[in-house]
Amino acid sequence: MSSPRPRDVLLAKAVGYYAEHGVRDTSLRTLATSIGTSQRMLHYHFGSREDLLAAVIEIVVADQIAALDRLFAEVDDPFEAGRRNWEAAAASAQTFGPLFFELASHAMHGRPYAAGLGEVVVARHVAAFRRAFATVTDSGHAEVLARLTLAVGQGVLFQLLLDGDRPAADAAVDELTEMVRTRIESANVR
Amino acid sequence: MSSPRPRDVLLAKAVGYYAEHGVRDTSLRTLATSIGTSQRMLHYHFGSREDLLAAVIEIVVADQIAALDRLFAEVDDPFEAGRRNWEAAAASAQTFGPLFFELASHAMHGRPYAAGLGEVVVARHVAAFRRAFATVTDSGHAEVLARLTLAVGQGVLFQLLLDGDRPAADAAVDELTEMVRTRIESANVR
DNA sequence: GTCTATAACTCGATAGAC
DNA sequence: GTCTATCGAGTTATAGAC
Repeated sequence: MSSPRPRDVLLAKAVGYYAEHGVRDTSLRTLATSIGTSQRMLHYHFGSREDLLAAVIEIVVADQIAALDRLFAEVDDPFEAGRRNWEAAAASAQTFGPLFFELASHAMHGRPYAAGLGEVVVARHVAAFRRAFATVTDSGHAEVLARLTLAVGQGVLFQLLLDGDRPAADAAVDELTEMVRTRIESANVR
Repeated sequence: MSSPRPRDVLLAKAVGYYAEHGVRDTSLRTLATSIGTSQRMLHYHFGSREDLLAAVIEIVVADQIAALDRLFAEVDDPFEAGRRNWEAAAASAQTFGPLFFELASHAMHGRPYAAGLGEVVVARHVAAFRRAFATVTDSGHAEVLARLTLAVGQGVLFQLLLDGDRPAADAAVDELTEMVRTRIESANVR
């Protein structure tokens, strides 16, 4: 049992607070007192506010990569992977969803510290799902299906966070899964 | 030719500036000088900063509703509607996309002034596409297909804004369209 | 590593003349 | 409607003792 470095403890707490209250409207003062430290310690451990944000994104990216690796270490079937991927996203939607889209909007505006998030959310996820789909269809088709599967997950998550209709979200994901399944089956029969 | 009210001119310019630079890191000072007015005028015409943001969202919502009404006044076919909807989204992606997701994240955090955006982006769009799909399939299925079609549009837009790969985005949208088409055809034959 | 104190600055909002 | 000037609160960041 190695005791975790204080920096990492603070970082985890900061992610939790940002997830609940948003990044924009959280000052270092508010964050510090809310997670039981001082503004001075945030500067000491992370540097500037933007450096802290970079650290937050870095750990979010690392978590996403770890989850992705874990998923495909256990699962080969792209449909099962898609199902688990969506389940995990929906389960953490309430807590992490808004932060996810908020940080993504930083990446869209070209903030350098957020570039890694854009990369893992699209390229890295697409690559992983492409490999899985390549076991059941040709590689060009696998690329498209990978993108589509992830787009549905992200789009449905987006809707879920705006209207809270979980059954409708599940139904949309299931509908896509079934359509892709029959499409691949009919292609294999052909 | 009625000369437009100065308030509306300022509002349009504000939307443009926010779209390019983001809402978060734009102060009233910066916004005012950038669009050729003074901080005083922003307060005079809109009230507080949050009131201005509410006005921005209000006009974005109005534009979305107008575009939706225009679309379904011209088109009944859900596939053609989906195609045009995606084309319009992709065309304005570079300019309006980041603002769209940024304002949506405000709605996700429960900001009251942003509630209307969440409603129009999900419920209102789903309702319009549901009606279109109801002309080619049963109403329960139409609801699911409407949500799925919109989710793909939003998810693919999300990816496009993060990696800029327009051909890949188009391919994913086309793939879904074709899958839905064959699904409905096979159901009608059955 | 942690604390208190404060510097230096920017923010939203307002005052009041014109 | 538009201007300049400014208030008071809040912000990031730093200083320096312990």
